[in-house]
Amino acid sequence: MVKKKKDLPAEERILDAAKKVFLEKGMAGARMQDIANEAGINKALLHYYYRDKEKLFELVFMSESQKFFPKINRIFESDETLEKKFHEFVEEYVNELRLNPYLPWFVLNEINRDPDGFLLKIMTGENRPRPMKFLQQIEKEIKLGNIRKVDPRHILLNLLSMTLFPFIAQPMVSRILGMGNKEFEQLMEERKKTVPAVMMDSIRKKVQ
Amino acid sequence: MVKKKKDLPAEERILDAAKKVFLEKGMAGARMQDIANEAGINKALLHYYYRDKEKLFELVFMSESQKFFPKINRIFESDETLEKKFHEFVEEYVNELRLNPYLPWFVLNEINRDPDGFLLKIMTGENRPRPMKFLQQIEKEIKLGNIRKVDPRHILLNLLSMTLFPFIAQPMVSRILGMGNKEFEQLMEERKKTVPAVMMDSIRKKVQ
DNA sequence: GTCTATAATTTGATAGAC
DNA sequence: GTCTATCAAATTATAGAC
Repeated sequence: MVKKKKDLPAEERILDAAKKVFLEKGMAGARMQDIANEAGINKALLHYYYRDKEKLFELVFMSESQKFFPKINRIFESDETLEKKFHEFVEEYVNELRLNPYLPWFVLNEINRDPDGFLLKIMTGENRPRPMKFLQQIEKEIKLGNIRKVDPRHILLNLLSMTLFPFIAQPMVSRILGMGNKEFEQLMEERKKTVPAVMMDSIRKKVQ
Repeated sequence: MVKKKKDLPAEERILDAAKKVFLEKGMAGARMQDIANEAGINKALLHYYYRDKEKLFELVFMSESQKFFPKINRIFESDETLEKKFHEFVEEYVNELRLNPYLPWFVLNEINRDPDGFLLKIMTGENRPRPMKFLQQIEKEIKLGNIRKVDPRHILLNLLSMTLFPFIAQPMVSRILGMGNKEFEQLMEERKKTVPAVMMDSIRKKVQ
């Protein structure tokens, strides 16, 4: 018999609820009452376990940003070819973000709110994004004459942009293109192929 | 003698201040006191001129989203070639967002907060995004055999992504790549060339 | 540990003098 | 029109019973 959500201890239920509410509404928009309702307990217990809103938020933010960033490093610091890395990157992020579509919005949102607070913590931790090896790999391929001469930073930006932006802009995109949830998911599934293809076309040497 | 900010009537100073504060912090994070301070007056005047926070916010949001969206339509509904449209799009948005870097974050943020409120208003107004002509133009070029066969929606997504995302993610991007403001602006300037180039490479027929 | 009730704080909004 | 002082409402946080 698998445990139901209701059977989890309150401490965990609260954390799960906090994740959900903070991810959707951000620090400023979230209400302690919403979290209590979502967890099926009352506000007092929130403070009993996690002292105050700030502490609870910090816990959620740190845990979620760790989900968001280390993925980048594992892929970018491997010894695979660029093409393989493009595919892995899009594949993994689309899969993660299908389950957790608010994640990039949440992370960017709070970094924007307080660039020198959490961002600094993340950037000094073990799990900070380390794109250097990836950028150097591109430069090496250029020197070897295997790919076109382009600023590696634009390559990185393009990959991040095309993968993450659609999720950040989902409500707008869906409305503009007149899509439902199913269609949006289908479109994101397709991006596992189209994005790496665009990336490769942008670095592959042109036929003379 | 050019008018200084301080010389503007209070009503306008308030609106300017509200734009600044709402754009940076969003509806939930903004404080009426912040706006009053920014405008150099007291809270009571805010209510005297604009009744309440909601009304003031709606005014700012409508005015800012009109800056954000109509640009798309003017470019996408013209009779230019796809290549010209790519260039114009990136050129105009990079120029606008250099002056107003919080704009896309602000718009997407509030649409995310309340997808059926403001979003609905925008989507039914004269200035709603109308990508249809652009999508049809792509389909026509495909039929004519001028470009590769690709889903037009991915083309549109790629263009929006690569142009807007770097601004949304600026604090993170700058930190990751170790850039200051000047370097970031320089990089965005370069995107006026690199992004259209990537777009063209992604649709141009491959040489056999 | 968990609850109800309540205090404390923050923030939006108004009253009234000038 | 603009200000100070104040109120009202929303929200976070705590006290104390069980």
